[in-house]
Amino acid sequence: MGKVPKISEAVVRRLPIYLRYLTNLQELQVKTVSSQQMGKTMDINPAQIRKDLSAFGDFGKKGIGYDVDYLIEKIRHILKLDQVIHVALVGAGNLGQAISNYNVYLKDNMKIVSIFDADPQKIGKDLGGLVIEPIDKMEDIIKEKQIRMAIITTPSSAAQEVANKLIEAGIEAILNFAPTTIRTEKEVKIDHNDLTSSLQSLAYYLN
Amino acid sequence: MGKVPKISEAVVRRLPIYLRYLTNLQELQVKTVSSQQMGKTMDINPAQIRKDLSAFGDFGKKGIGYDVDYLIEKIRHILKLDQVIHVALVGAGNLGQAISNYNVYLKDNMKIVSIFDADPQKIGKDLGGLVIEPIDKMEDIIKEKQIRMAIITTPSSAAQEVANKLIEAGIEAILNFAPTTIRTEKEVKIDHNDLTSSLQSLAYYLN
DNA sequence: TAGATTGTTAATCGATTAACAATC
DNA sequence: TAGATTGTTAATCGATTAACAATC
Repeated sequence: MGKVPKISEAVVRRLPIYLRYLTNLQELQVKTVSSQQMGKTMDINPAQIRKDLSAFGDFGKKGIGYDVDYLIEKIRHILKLDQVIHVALVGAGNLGQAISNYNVYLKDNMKIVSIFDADPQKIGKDLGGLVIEPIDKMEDIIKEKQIRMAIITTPSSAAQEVANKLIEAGIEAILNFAPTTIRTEKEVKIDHNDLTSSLQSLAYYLN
Repeated sequence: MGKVPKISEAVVRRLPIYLRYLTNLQELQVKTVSSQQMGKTMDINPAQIRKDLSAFGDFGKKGIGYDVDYLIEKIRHILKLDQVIHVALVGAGNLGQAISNYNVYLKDNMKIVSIFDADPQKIGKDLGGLVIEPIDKMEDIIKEKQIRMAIITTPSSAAQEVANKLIEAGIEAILNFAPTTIRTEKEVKIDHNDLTSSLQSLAYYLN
């Protein structure tokens, strides 16, 4: 059914995994794949894959499986990767510098188009082909370049204020690497990705 | 009850968030905190916080709340952060270099003690005070330095093989940044942290 | 056709939240 | 004591999985 019911975050987190795997298959000239095969490689229950996908439409063929090219196209559309998405990077420290190099991997029309930092020493310097801009100019540049997503790699102390400014400027989604919880009243999606927390959680499983 | 029932991953992911917040309070000389206050700052339901903590023991005082110092000590113990944990970093590319600088933040006795790379050009070079070692020496060094956790920042193509070697050498938990699913038959905890997937998931929430 | 595989329902499993007795 | 807050039970909500009719 072409209906779109409420989609859980868990489903949305799996879609990029499916997409990546399907793209691998595409490169190998594979034309068709079953949920069984997909599940085996990705370590995901085949029933779950079918259920996830069926929430967006009837993409498969009974007795056959899924057409790789077609499914890629559909998932890309669902994830809005069939449109150009401009991304801002805030914080040109070690992690920010590393991430600025990810532009190469962010095909799919997603692209870091601006980098901001508060440090006067860094402003004006080049990073991955982009000039580091001051935070003051953030709002103007975001509007001018129609930037819709942002990655925060500032220190914790600056993260909330930077987020406030980003949201004020109209940013719709934020990926936060600073080890602090960012809150907002607005309808903005915020994803926290904190290395220290990840490592600490992992430590629980030692022994 | 001092009993430890089965703990879900969701709980384990929240513990470092609690720990970080409590450490902030400690620095502010705050002695006591209620689940209500905690929940407000961290955007987590107070009942959930109480339930999470009560799975490990009776840490609070009715009518009072939680003693900050005591709760920090308890959570650190639960997460095994009260013991020294040696970490290996595999892949000295952009991301690996950025992460090697995180040693500063990884107080709590967690420490990157070795860095490995396959590129002969990089081997022998210094990174954050550590000499980059060849993958060949990985197994020996892991055993020698009693390394128990690893961070993979290699290209996707190398990730599974690196993981196999790490597991072979006795690594107990892996944080994988390579954009590929790592699988194993062994009892090893693997956490996937893929920037591209995170950004793609976020794109779903645009508009 | 016979075999394979989807889409979907129903069952199960697990996680979150509300509510409140216990008690500091 | 009166007010506050925990620990925990029960209710709710949501996500995963098994099973199978439909059908390619």
